[in-house]
Amino acid sequence: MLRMSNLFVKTLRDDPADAEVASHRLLVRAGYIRRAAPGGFSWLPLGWEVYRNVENMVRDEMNKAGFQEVHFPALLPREPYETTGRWTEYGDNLFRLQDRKGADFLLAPTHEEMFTLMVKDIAASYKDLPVSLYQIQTKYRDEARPRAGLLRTREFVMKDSYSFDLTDAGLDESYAAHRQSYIDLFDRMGLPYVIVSAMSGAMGGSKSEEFLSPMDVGEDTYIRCTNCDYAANVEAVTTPVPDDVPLDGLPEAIVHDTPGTPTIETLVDFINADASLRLPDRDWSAADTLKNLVVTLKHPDGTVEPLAIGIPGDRDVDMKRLEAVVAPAEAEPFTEADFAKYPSLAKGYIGPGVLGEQNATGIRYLVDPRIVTGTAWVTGADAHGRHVIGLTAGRDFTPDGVIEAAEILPGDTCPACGSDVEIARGIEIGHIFQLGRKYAEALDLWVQGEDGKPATPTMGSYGVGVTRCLAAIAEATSDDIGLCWPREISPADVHLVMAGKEGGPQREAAEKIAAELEARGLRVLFDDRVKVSPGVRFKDAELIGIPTIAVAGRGVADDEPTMEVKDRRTGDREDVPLDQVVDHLVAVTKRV
RNA sequence: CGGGGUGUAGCGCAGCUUGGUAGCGCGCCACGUUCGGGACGUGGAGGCCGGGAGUUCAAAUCUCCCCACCCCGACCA
Repeated sequence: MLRMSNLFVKTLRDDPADAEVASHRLLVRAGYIRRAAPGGFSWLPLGWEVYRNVENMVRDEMNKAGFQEVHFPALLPREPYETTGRWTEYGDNLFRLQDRKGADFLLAPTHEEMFTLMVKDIAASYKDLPVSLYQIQTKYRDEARPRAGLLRTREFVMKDSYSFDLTDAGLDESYAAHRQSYIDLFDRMGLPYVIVSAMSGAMGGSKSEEFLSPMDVGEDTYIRCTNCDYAANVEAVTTPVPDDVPLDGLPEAIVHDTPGTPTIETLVDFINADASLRLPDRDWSAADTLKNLVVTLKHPDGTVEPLAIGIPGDRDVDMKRLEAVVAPAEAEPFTEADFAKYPSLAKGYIGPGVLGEQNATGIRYLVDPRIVTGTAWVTGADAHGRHVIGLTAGRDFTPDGVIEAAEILPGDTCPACGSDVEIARGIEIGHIFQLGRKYAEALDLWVQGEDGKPATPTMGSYGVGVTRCLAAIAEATSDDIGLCWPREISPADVHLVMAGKEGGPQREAAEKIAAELEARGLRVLFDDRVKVSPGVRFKDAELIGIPTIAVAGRGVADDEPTMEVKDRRTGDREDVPLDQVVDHLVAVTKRV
């Protein structure tokens, strides 16, 4: 039994000045955690209790799914990460350090290499596979900017699993098993979430999904449909392709002087102001223009390559989407020096006329999927102060291909059902993806196959942020006055408040009930303090957020003694006869 | 890494413009009163004013440098 009279906790009346988001504010105020380092937190007794409950829930669901728990050091030697290239590729986010002899070590940000090596060490035959292993381990990442309390830290606990299969079909099964176990887990946590398609990016996998818990303080932007259940990470959204427009009868493209119109805005204003250019039924808009811009792609092998992108002028290029598409290459905007190498590029007036592998610059030219055959555009005429109106795709120019790089805007068309999409924020609580054979090949993992020949396993990787989930749960369930834990995660089943003055019958009744509850297997937090006023005890109970609050107060002194039982979430309270209150509480708090 | 803000008692803050004995609320200690919604009285303890250098008779206050934290952006399995 936890007694408030000696529990190592101090609740705060005021919000800590350095906490912004609700979970951070309340976890500190209620005495669960304290900041100990930039991006690092210490856990007080209540916090550690809650942490263990979350961790055990994760463990339980993994075990249920048949995955086996192992454990690795967090402090690892450089070599395996050197072999896979991640010692350098991981960049500034990797904590690197040296031992007394000057040998390089790292604090692991994730453990693909070690799992792969463990399987290499143990598994020799196809009979040893498939297998799914996981660990719950502290991870380290030298985040540029830790923020939002436990939501983004430099030291955090992650459950990471890895599956090893010999066939792609087997990987699909392992992936599906993990996906289902995550669904079970997050349902059990009571955490709202969406599953969005994600890009596996440079990891080279074929399939990837993120579990996002929708909340305003989340850092991930995703797209969801206002009508159907489509949801996708912004990088993974596909643009519906319109039908081609017949070319017959479309007006000729006309080159027009448009002095002083280097931007889309100035261009639209200019052509709207010229009566001879007016459209018969409406004003020109930015969506009628075709904006062309050039970037430099930097490939991992050090080579660079220019790439031209054409998108409707009412949109910007979304660098995240672009980089997801061109990964593992990185994209950077064209510099003045780059422009100098291509004199035919008229900055601000670049048009399809000089772009493409068949044209003057020879720069590969990819366009937005909306730019289909028969669509006509106002676009640069490749000379300063000149644009061309009615330049028609498939007739006047032919791009080298399409690219998904334009930003997504609210109201865009859902690729699944055709309704409008909206943009939402969420926090990533889980990520599953198919890794393939990258790590197995790099670290020379193979087993003897059924046919006697060596076979390279294919891997899946599956992560859950344990400490982040705790924060997300606090975020999602708390209210203005405090935390409000789901029953299974709560540090106790019942918060028993002793009211009434010391020396009254309340002390005896509360002690008795507390002992009986404990005997019935309930976890009790008993506020037996006499030094603080009842108001403080009630406020603390609400702040600490145990889902059921029982009060031994004035009702205890009645002819037919009662205790009050209150639901923290709804605020509903009822008076229960003292001799029934234990049964009542056992019933209310029964785990479902 | 860029922009903005903030560093003063355990926590939340004032004082800084205009240099001159470091303050308030909460919390903490002691005693008494109170006891169902963050009670009250009386008396206490607690500070290298983020760090360093400078200006000055004198610096929390003015100048310069550094550090830390928060927010926005960049970055981010």
